Amino acid sequence: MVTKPAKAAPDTARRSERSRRAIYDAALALVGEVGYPRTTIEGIAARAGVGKQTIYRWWGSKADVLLEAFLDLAAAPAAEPYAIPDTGDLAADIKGVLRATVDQMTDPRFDAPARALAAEGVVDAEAGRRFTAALMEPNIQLYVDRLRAAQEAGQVRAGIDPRIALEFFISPLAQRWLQHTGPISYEYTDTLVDYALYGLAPR
Amino acid sequence: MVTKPAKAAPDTARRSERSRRAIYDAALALVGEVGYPRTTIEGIAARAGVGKQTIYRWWGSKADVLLEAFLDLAAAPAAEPYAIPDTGDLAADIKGVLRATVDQMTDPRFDAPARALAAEGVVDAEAGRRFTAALMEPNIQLYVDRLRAAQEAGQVRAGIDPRIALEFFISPLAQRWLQHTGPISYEYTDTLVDYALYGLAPR
Amino acid sequence: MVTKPAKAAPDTARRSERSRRAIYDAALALVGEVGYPRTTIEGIAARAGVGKQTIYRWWGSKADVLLEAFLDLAAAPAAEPYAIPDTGDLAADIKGVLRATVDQMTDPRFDAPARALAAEGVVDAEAGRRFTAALMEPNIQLYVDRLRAAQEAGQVRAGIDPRIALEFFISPLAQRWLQHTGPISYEYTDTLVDYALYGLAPR
Amino acid sequence: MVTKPAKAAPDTARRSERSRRAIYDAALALVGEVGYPRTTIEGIAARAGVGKQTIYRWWGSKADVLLEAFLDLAAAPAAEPYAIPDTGDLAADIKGVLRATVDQMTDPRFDAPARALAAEGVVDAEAGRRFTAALMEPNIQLYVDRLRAAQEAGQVRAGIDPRIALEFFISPLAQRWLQHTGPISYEYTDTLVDYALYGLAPR
DNA sequence: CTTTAACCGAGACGGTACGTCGAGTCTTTCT
DNA sequence: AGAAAGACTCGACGTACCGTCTCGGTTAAAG
Repeated sequence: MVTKPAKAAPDTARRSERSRRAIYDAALALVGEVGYPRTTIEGIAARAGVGKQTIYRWWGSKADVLLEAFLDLAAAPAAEPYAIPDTGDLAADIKGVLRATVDQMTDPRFDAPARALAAEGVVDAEAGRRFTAALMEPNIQLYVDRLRAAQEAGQVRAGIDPRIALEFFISPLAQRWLQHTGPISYEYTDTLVDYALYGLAPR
Repeated sequence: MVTKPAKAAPDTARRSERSRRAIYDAALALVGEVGYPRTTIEGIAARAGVGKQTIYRWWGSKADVLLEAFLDLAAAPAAEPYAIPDTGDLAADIKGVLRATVDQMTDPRFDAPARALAAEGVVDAEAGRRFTAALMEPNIQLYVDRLRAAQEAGQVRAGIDPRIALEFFISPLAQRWLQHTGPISYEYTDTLVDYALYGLAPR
Repeated sequence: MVTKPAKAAPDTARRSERSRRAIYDAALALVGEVGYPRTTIEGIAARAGVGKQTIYRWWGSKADVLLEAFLDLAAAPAAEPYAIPDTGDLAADIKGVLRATVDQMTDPRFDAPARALAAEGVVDAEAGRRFTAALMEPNIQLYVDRLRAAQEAGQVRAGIDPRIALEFFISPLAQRWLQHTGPISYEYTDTLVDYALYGLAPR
Repeated sequence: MVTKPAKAAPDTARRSERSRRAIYDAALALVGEVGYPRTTIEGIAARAGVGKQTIYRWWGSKADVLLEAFLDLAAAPAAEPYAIPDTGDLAADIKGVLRATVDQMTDPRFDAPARALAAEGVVDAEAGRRFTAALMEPNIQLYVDRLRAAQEAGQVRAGIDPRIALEFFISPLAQRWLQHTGPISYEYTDTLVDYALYGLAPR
């Protein structure tokens, strides 16, 4: 088994926390201000008051930096206790979560870096899977859980695969957001839930 | 009204058809071989045996070149008579179209450039809308038409908005493809149609 | 015979005279102002208002740039009709030329770049031979000619090799200049000539 | 009186002899192997198995390290009893010393570091004077002494300044070596002595 | 049937960013 | 406190492409 002929991993213990934070901040700020393509590693380094080498030492690419910065951002402020509530009213519960998602997509602090990562993931399968795993998978699991609970409560047909069913809520919204194929609003997501649940409910 | 403060549009009549084709071919080949980000205008020019200026004269960006090349590719071989058939069996008709879409997504000749354009569109709203308009809107319209026909035939509830309904077929597939969030297969798209139509059908 | 697997030589005809001059000027100015080691290619490019690539396209190294700049400087103002006069008085003739050399070595416009090139040549044999051939060989030939004339006139012994004899005039001065081993003055060079000619003259 | 506004001189007593030797060895080896410009402080430290700081603590520059390493090398093996013999035959005595010098210049263990130091000295006057004082001055003094003895013995004219006269032996050889202006051989140095002494001898 | 203006291949140009190397400083841990 | 180790900021390296700009040489429409 080959450990890789790489550069001999740097010593994580000696890593400068200060620099790491500054880099996250600079990266997110720049992506927000000038967009992902015009965000450069040199720009991040300069803004963070950091040597380029410090970035190259710890990350492999601009996308890597941004992914970590983004994860850090999401993890930081106890951002989301994030569980889909279970009030018994499946429609209302999911509508609530989707409205929160709509809010996020509208927030430029989230929008710009999230798009950047998504775009990277579209073109680079490996990166895509990493980003998906880190950013989306946890949320998806919540939907699966809530839908299974609804199935047990007899609100969703037994034969339905929750992994597929949740895509009726998430994917149309995601596509409108990513590909600008249509407007995004509470009304829209509410409708989505109504249409979709109609098909999932038992007769 | 000024159409553009640009360089005085070049004379289309004198344009070299030869070069245009060579550029399309080179662009598609390069995107397929090295991927979109490593495809450069200089590379396309060199491979096409063309001066850089010839590209800059007729297109505004790498994305533009690729979009046109892609449209040309799609338009070329009488590619798709492309209308959703109306056999009276809505489920079967849509399943058929989605299976064709799955085939496309699996074809690397389509996959690489389409991803490249999609990624560009994710990050650049303007480009995104252009690509969407040129590549997706026509297809979407076909779904709208077919769904309206189904509504008139009483197979879909009257209150349903076809613009939203079609997203239940398209968006989950699109997201799995774009974001590598799951496998793509005929079985999957068939299931999609079954689940969704169940909700759209009248009670 | 291999022509070298190099980068395909650029087209000299299209070369920008403007840039070339600007680069010469910037290089000489910088060497004069901050010294050779602190003169950088980036600095030259910036000062000349030129892209780095334009330097790398036409020269292989900082030393190359400076050598050409220096040669250009020397060639420019009909700098030296440079022949050692033959008044019949060998001592006086050579003293005159050496005094001119002393003047040059005292002129900072000459001193800084000449030292830089010399230093490069000390360490890099190939460069050294190039510099020697371009800068010193022509002058050396003048000494040889003058000494041969003196031999024919019977002022220098017949057996003497002029290639070696001229080193008695040039080398001590060169060493004092290059290695700071002693002061340089007209008086010094005059003495040099007196001592040396004493040994070269016939008894 | 302040000797230096520096960092408070380190305590020489605690200095690691081991490291010092390792650094000398590494420096000389590297200069010999890859040349002076490609010899780096980091490289020396790594090769010597020494921290960079240990070098910066005790020396001020790459040139300093090399100079000391070189002096150490020269001093080490009781290298040269080094006095010019006085057999009464001035020509023979000097020819002998010069032949030894030729041998040194031909020895790559001497050649590489000596050139490096010389080159540094050409460009940096301060360094040049230091190197000259440490490496050349002692030898020069020997020539002065021997020439004075010859003057007293009546073999050299009384008016001759030995400081200048010795340059006829040393400088041409030095220049050929430093600037690659000609081949170096016993025959050459012998000729030098013959030509020069001819001029120095009394009539 | 010639002019003549535009497109064309080619590629040099001024730039920006890349990813790497080394300088010299600083900090941690061991001896 | 010196030393090994190595992360840090900084500046330069040499390269790759960008988009603009000539330079001849075709080439198709206007004279």
